[in-house]
Order: sequence, then C-alpha cells, then structure tokens
Amino acid sequence: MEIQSKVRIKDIAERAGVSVGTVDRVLHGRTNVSDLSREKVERALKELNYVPNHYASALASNKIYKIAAILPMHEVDSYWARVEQGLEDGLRRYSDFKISYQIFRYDPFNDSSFEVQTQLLLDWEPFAVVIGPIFNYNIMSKFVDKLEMSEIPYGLIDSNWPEFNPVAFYGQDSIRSGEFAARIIMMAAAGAKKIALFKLMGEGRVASRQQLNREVGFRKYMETHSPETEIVEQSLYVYDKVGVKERLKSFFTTHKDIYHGLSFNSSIHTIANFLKNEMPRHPHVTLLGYDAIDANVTCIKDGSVDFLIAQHPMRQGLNCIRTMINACVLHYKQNRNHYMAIDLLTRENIDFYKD
Amino acid sequence: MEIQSKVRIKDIAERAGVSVGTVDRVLHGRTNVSDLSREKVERALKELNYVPNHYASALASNKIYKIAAILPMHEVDSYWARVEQGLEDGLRRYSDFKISYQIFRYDPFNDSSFEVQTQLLLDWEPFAVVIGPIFNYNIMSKFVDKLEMSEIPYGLIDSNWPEFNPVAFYGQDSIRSGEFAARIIMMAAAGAKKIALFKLMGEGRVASRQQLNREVGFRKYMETHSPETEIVEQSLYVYDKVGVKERLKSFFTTHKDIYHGLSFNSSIHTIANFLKNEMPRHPHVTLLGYDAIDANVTCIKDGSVDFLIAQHPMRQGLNCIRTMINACVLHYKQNRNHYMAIDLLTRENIDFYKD
DNA sequence: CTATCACAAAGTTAGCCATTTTTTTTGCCT
DNA sequence: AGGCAAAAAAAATGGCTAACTTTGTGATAG
Repeated sequence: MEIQSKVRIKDIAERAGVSVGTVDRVLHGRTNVSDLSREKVERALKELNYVPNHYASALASNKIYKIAAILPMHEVDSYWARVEQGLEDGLRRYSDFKISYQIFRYDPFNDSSFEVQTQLLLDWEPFAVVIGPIFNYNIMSKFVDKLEMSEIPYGLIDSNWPEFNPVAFYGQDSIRSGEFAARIIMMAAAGAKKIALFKLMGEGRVASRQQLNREVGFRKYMETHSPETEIVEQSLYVYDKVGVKERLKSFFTTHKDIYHGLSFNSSIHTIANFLKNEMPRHPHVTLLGYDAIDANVTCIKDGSVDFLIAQHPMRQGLNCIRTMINACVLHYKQNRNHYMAIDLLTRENIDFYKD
Repeated sequence: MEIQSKVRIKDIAERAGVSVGTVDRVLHGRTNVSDLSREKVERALKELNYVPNHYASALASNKIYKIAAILPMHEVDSYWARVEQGLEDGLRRYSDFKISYQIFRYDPFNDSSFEVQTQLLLDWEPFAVVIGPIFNYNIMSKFVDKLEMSEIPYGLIDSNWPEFNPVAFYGQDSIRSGEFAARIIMMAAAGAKKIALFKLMGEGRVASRQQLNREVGFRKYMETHSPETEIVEQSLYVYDKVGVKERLKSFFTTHKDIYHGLSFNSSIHTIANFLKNEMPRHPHVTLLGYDAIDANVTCIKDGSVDFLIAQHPMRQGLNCIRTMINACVLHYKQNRNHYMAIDLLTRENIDFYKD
C-alpha cells in the first residue's frame, strides 16, 4: 500500500498542457485564466487526484497568521487553565507556520468586561478567533455579528450556540453527560432513598449553561429510572469558607441517611475535603463530580471522591486550534460539531487519563 | 504571545561563523566536523534557541520511508481491524512525506506463520516496523534481534515486552484494566454472592497475554474488596456455535442466582445475544466486556450489555505511527511507554466515544 | 625541502514543491 | 506594423538536505 501524494503541480500542468503558474491561478481561484485553460486544469486535477503538499505550501506562502482567543478569567488549577494549555499545545504543533497568538480574558461575572475585551480583540485584527462560554446571548450575538461582518472565522469551546455559524464547536453534550452522571451514581446508590446534589457557586453567580444542562440530563434520568429517590439540594458559596463549613455540618447532621452526593462542576473536592477534615468519623459518602483538576484528582486518589466525569479540556483546546488551522490555513473541510467523550475516572483508571 | 520559529539554519551558520552545510552536519550528527566547529554550532543553536522547520526539512530530504506492520489476522469487525485503521489514518496524516506502507499478517494460532511473515517483512527492507502481540517469547525475541541487528526501529502495539527496546509501546495496562473491570462490575453487583466469568476462546487457543493480565488484575481486586463473592468460570469455544448454546443454557439453568457476568475479550456479545435470543424470559444479567467493536456496541445500545471497557485501538495505531515518524523521521524525542486511557462505555456515553 | 597524495573538514549549490513576482509571448484591434 | 491587454512562461522565494567541490592538513617519497 502506498500512502503518498506524488502528484505535483508540475504534473498537473503537464497533463493540462499549461504552465504551473496557470495551475496555481486555478487552484487559488485567481483571475487571468481563460475558460479553456481552467477547464483543462480542473480535469487534470481530478484525473490525477491531486493533493496539495502543505509543507511546500506553508513554506512558500510564508504568511503570518494572527489567532486570538477570548476566554473567561480563571484560577491556575481549573478547567479553563487546561483549555488554554491545549490551545497553546495546538499552536506549538503548528509552529512551522508563522503564528502569532493572543489571549483575551474577561470576567465571567461582568458582561461589560466581555465587551471591552472583544473590542480589544477586534482591534488586534486577528485572522481567526476561539470563543469560550458566555451566558448572555445578546452580547455574544453582538460580538459574533462583528466577526461575521469582517469575515473572521471563529470556533466555539464548551458552549454550543446553534444559532451561530462557527467553523467548529468543541465541548461535551451536557445533557447526556448529566444522564451518565445519574447512571453512575445510581449504580453505586442502588436503592438509596436520598442523594445529595451540591450546588457549588463562586461569587454568588448563577451556574454556567453547561452545569444547568447537566442537571437537566440528570433529573431526566432520575425521573425515568429512579423516581423514588429524593434529590436533596444544598447550595454553597465556595468563597465563603466559614459558611460552607457551617452549612455542610448542618447538612450532614440533618441528613444522616445520605451516603451519596454529586455536583455538576469541578468543586466536588470542597465536599470531600470537608468530610475528611471536619467529620472524619462520618460514614463514607460516595461522591461524584466533574473535571480532573488537581484538587479533584487528589481526592480520587485518597478515595474521598469516587467518580469524576472528565471532558478532556486540553484536547478541546488542541482540537479547536487544529480544526481552525485545518479549515482556515489548509482549507480542509471540517465538521461543525465535535462532542467530546464523556469519561469516567476512578482510582483504578485515573493514572491513565492523560488529557 | 508569539509561537513561531524565525531562527533559520542560515542564522545559526552566521552566528557560529561556519557554513550552512556544517550546521546541517552537526544537526544530523554526521562526520567531517571539527570539534571546534561543532562546539561553535552547538553554542549558537542553544543561544538562538533553534527549532527546525520540519516542513522544509521534509521537503528537502525527499526520502521514501518504508514502514511495515506485522499484526495478527483478524475479522472485519474486530479490535485489530481498528488498529489497522488507525495506522492508516496516521500514515495519511503524514502523507506529505513519501511513505510506503506494507502490512504483514500472521496466523496467531500458528507460530511458524509469524516466522514466515517476519522473513517477508525483513526482505522488504523497511525503514521502521510496527509489531502486534505475539504470545511466544522466543520467536518474538528472534525477530527483534534481527531488527536490532539491522538497526531498524520498531514500535509495539498492545503487548508490552519490558525486555526489548522499542521506540514506543502503545497499549493498555491490562492489570489495572482488570481492576477497573472488577470495580465497575462489583458496583453493579454489590453484595452478590456469585458472578460469572466467561472465557471465550477462538479455535481452542489459549487467551492472549492481555486477557491473562486482565484476569490477574480482576482477581487481585476481588480478593481485596469482595473476597466473599464467588467467581464462577465458564469456558466457551465461540466457533462451536452449537456447543456454546448448550453450555450457556446449562450454565444459566444451573446458576439461577447469577445476575452479573464479564469477559476479558471482545466476545461478550456472544453471551448477550444468547440471552436475548435463547432465554428471553431470563432475568437481566448485567454484562461487562471489552472493546467497542460493532457487535458489542449494538448490545450496549439495546441494553443487553451494560458496560464495555475500551482502549482506543485506532488511537493506538495512529499514535504509534505518529511516534515512529516523530522519532525516526523528525528526530523528536519520544517516551517509551504510552498507556492508553481505560474508558468505560455505557448506553449513555457510547455515542461520544469516537476512536 | 618540496611535490604529491590521501583524507578530513568546510564551503557551495542544486534541488524539494508551491507560491508570488517578473518577464515574455500571444492574440487582437487599429 | 504598432500598441496594448491578456495569458503563459520563467524566475525567485522559502528553509533544509545532500551531493558535489574546494580548502587545508599531515604524511610520505623523491
């Protein structure tokens, strides 16, 4: 089996009886080609099944591509930190092209911050843009309109917006992910009367779309498969550490019959660490959370968290960049939607989860 | 942030006060370079932080690389079919290089077939080799010795051999994988007195190393965490369809108290389909098996198999090729061992498992 | 003591292939 | 035939490799 593209522009030119310059003009849809020549070239391209050599192409064109990303501000050990890492990995992988990269970060709790940052981004005149999640449809819409007006291609990460036309979306199907969470926790909690749903929030802000959808999927599964199980909610503001302690203490004292709990974001380690440190004699509570951030991985390894659902944030970033470059630089066709795998991590397999 | 390598060989040559030819000689470790020149070049490389442009390099070297793979014969819908697909994907991804690829298939039930095929492979004079699993250490060893004698680099897929020195190994940590299987099945079977272990064999042959190791991991976990659960073994020769039916019928009639079963290879669909077709009124048996081959995926979707453990065969193939090319063609450093993720698939998340 | 040779070391340059720019040719009209 | 636009051909470019060429050193013989 031969996997090689030996057909060169020169071969096309010979076959079509024209010069390489003409073939190039046809390939790039430029002017100054007679209809006859264009047709001959196109026939030759098809007949010889021409595949461009991207190495040579990149070398010759010698353009500089400016790629911008707009993502939420975040902590060092977080989902978004890994997405950024993935983006950078992706860019490094394409470092043989001349790529200039700039990241713009907005305060997810402040809409005007997003507007300020997108303006800075547009002023930088990027070639392509990667966009993270924004809750507010209107400001997102305004930004996307501007991009489309300027014909700047963009990719979405994490949050899918069916009404827009990105080159690609990378993220998890949150509803299915919530169903999967329900299946797993209920397998461990078979027959349990009650399970705890912890709503861990930062700075009093509403949860993300992803989290809301996970809960939708979760409740859907529960209604169908375990309608008899009561879901006991407990809200917590993670930045109010004293408040968290008090509420959890009262929660676990009140609900002595709860041995299973989950959360739809990456803060499950808060519950695990509380139980470890503040109620060490409390019976084991099986916990399920999201995202393989360091704090959670530690808890998985010491057994205080039993399950994590992961979604390959680095791979999301990397693949998003890859797709953008494939589409915009190399002019490959791309699929729009890329739903990431819904991975279950436990103590037994977490060592092999490499993002 | 700028991700681009603007430092060229020419720049290095100027900085070091030598010609580009000399820099090239140093970069490729060729002869005819004085110690002084080599040192000057190496200093310049470090100072300017040189990163080679692989596009240009590939273009210039214009070699034809012959890559051979030696893998077991297999059915169309199987683990190995996907590994082969991954290998081909990988080669396609590097189609800007001139790569010629040939696959040699041996009969896994016949050692001399392996020897015949490896001889054909060596006669083809490949540049690099990808090797699948062989049970017999001695014939493997003989082959590897020949490769090392001829300085042909090789990669291992599926079976790891610590005594050899491949460029890379891709596969799953089978022991851990068995532990994970135990954890999952016992979560569903919490408190069960008995579970079934189906040993599904093709053509009366012993199981693969991988399967044996999975069982080792499984039993280790069971002894530690569920010593009270009895593991009831049942061997089956899948090509003897009548025999399989009879044995299974007698098995499930005898063991009316078994509601959970697993198998360490990809044939779990045999059990699922038997229960569906031959004993439709039998209570649900929770089944766990390996590998997302089509037959198993169908069973996951109709609920007759509950869990599959997957190991990304396509990714193994693809990554193995990638690593071989990175190491041998692009001269990147590579890690030796690449343990694939141990993925749990259920009806809820299988749609997002794309290999 | 120098001419010759072998060989190591270093330099030079023609590709590799797609793109872009410049130059040349062609075709058409006046 | 001259002028001009349109199209084709040719040459230059990019970073790297490898074949080829030149330079330099030391050994040996005359």
